[in-house]
Amino acid sequence: MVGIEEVAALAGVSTATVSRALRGKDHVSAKAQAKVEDAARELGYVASSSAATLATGRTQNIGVVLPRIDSWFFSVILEAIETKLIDHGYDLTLYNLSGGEKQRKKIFDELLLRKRVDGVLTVAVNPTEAELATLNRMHKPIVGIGGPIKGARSITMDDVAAGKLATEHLLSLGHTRIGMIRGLPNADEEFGQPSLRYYGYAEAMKKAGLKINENWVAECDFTIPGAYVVAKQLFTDVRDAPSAVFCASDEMAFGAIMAAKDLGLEVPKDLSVVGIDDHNLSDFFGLSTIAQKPADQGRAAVKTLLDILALPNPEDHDNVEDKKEWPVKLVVRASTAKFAKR
Amino acid sequence: MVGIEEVAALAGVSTATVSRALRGKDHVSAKAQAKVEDAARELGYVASSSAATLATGRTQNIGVVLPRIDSWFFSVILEAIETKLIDHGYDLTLYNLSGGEKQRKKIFDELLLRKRVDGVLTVAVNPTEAELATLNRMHKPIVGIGGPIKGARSITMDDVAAGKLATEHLLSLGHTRIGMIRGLPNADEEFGQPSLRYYGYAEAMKKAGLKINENWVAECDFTIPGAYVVAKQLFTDVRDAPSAVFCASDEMAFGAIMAAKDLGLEVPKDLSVVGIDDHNLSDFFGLSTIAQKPADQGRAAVKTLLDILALPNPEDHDNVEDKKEWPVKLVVRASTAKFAKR
DNA sequence: AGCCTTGCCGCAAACTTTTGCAAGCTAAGC
DNA sequence: GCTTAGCTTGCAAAAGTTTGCGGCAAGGCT
Repeated sequence: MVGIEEVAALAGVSTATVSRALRGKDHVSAKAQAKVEDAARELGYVASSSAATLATGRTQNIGVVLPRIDSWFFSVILEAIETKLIDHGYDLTLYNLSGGEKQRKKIFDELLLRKRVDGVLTVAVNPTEAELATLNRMHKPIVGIGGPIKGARSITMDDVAAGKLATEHLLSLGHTRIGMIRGLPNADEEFGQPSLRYYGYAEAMKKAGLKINENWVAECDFTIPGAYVVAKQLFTDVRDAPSAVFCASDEMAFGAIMAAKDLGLEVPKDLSVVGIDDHNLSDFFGLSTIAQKPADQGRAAVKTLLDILALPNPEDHDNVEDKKEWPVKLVVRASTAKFAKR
Repeated sequence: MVGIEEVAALAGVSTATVSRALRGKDHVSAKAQAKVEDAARELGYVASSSAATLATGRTQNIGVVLPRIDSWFFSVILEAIETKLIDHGYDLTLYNLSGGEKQRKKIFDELLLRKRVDGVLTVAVNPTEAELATLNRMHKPIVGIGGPIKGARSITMDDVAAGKLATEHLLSLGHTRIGMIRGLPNADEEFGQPSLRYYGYAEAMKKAGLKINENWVAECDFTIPGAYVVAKQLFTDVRDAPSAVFCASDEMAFGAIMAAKDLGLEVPKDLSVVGIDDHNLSDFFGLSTIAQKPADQGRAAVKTLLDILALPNPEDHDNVEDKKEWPVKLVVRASTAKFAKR
């Protein structure tokens, strides 16, 4: 393995100069600079990151913790984070919690503490008290997305506002018989409170002076098949079916649309459907939805974290400005239409 | 930051003993072992991985290179790899090529060379000559999944066999008017040769003495919307439409099924559809398909890589046994049925 | 009682880079 | 020509762990 000494020897300078030249931080004469660069290129030298870490205390590496990656939201966010990090010369080490309790424990108790990361990004994870304690024991900056982390700054979509906005869209189209397909309320998932979007729905309904018909509210997991099943149930009794349904996620909405089709209902003529996410298939399904732009969220979180890391002394960290509340935006497509009596 | 010296002082032993005790490798008396463990726990000590790396030359970290994560196949494989690696105390650093040429170059030219990984796993990446050269310059073991890497061992599904098996399933049901929705042949993607599955189809057709009707072969990207569009085209002319279609991926098959439904065709009565993947939604769609079990592939690749890493001297590496050809298996669900004249 | 073996432990070197400090050099100003 | 300022450079310490080697103690054997 070629080390810095070989480069120094070939370039005819000291290792100190090589280090300085290659990182472009300090003043090095143009001549020395060129000699070093040539030598490094010739030998194919790249500094060992572990030695550099030992000397500087910086790893140039960020840990990303998320509950799952096998799902649209997480994979999109992860991709955006990775790209932005690489842009800034950082590596990303992945800590995925989907492997069960044992894996989760190992990640928090061992892996994160190995002093291998400069900072941590958490996506929709709800740490326990003990986990929070180890996170803080790292003395590294933490930025959360989607699940508020106590003691760390975080970026979160306003789920209540999103639910309200979606419902108001349906109301504005003249619908009054509005149902909802929501997440399982007791599954107090990683995912934050799955009830928030329901609260938004309830709020909008109340504000419009409408009562919620409990028969029109169904619960299921955040998947297409899950929503398909409950949606079929919801729409079956034609005499007493909602004319519009708000789904807590786009994938649920896809399930609902497919269920409606299979029952012979036309969307949006017989049924309006709105979701939350702006999934990459939403365009295909013509789904009206509330966009939450996870890629932008990921990039914003990275920016915040990197800004913090650029500040040497911790007192300044609080001065880094960040976007706490993520804006929500209605995207209207073809799955919602004015209410028409049938 | 608490270091090994504090632990040694508290336990009343030398740092050497602390190191040995904590890693359980060498003989340490039970008493010393206990004292060290207590001290370490009390101080919350975890060894700095960069210092350990510097001393041992091992990083306990694996690099994973893949073209994208925002897609079923890759996210499933990545999750499986991560879980298995964590199980063995390894970290995973992610190198995702989806960020464009610049990002790709940076990954190969800089990031991978920083001596930060003990080995590399590539998933469906087709490195250029230059990239191959840098990969080899690392002098680290490489295991490939899905895209054969020159000079490294790899695990690949037999795409030709899969295409053949799928087609033969349709043939065995009495279909003769069999079409195919395949990937774009000129997109010589990361993804390996998208034509292999077509070759399997062609082979099976030929063996059955059937001619391929070029009107029944359509090309599109590997997505639901892409397949939906071409499928509609395919099925539109009822007088001359295939009675069965083989899709190069499950997502394409979903698109085809939805297109058929929208045209008023019933699957499988009017049209049989078979895919490749065994996507997690295939059950929901009732799709007959060829399972390729990416999670198992990922785990197998990790096992091979870890086996190699367990062998100190490189000459033995060739003795590590691995599974080169991945078995393919037909999963029959409700989207295929015996051919019936209409 | 002395010697040898065995098991445990500590010393100190090694891994590779960064960086504070001081010294050397050049050029400018008087 | 000499001083001084300013840039460039090298020396050597420092970062935190692992590990080969040698020492030491205890116990068994003759």
